[in-house]
Amino acid sequence: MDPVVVIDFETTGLSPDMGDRATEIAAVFIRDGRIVDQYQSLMNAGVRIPSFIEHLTGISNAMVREAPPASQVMAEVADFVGDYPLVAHNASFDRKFWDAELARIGRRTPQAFACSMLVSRRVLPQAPNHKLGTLVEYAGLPVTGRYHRAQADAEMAAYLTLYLERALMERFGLQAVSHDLLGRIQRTAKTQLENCIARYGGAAAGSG
DNA sequence: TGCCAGGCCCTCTTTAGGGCCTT
Repeated sequence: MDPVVVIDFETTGLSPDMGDRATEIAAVFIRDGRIVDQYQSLMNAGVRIPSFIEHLTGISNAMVREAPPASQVMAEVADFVGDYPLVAHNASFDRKFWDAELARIGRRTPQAFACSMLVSRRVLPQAPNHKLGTLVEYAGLPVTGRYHRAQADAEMAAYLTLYLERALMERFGLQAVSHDLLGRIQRTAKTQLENCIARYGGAAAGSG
């Protein structure tokens, strides 16, 4: 696969439009089928974390109070990501916070997002469900830490992305799976996966 | 511990409703 960065946010809730903010981010750089670099940091956005979220993630208000400001962390992670395309599990969620937090510091990143959840629905329709933890267990991938912490979730989403890449290569005889092909797969109706690969898989092979 | 959002997807659909997934 062409180099991509897998990101994962922990936040105070589900929607930046409702005032929710990021509390932690991790970014995992994958190249040539393996993780080659990582960035992770808690961040202080100056908002209170609901107790439910504290229990869910293990990220407390005390931890975030001592973290660097969100503006600093987002600038650092944006520099880390650069122009590389992004992957996230349920990317619509992470994209909302990525765009909202970067907008707060006057930055934007135009690169494409691919979604490991939507791709897994196409490639692994037989999985019990398509939650990250379920897919990690289903595929026999390493549990790299506590679920709902950014570093662990980003690493596991990265391993899942590599697993999906290998599954597509073996199933369809592809030489490579580009980020663009992942995007096409996630937008393809589930009955049209073969047609999508036939149309775009060849162009992807050897391009990444 | 979730009542909050929103994009995507499926079907008992398309003039709609509801489940999945993320925190």
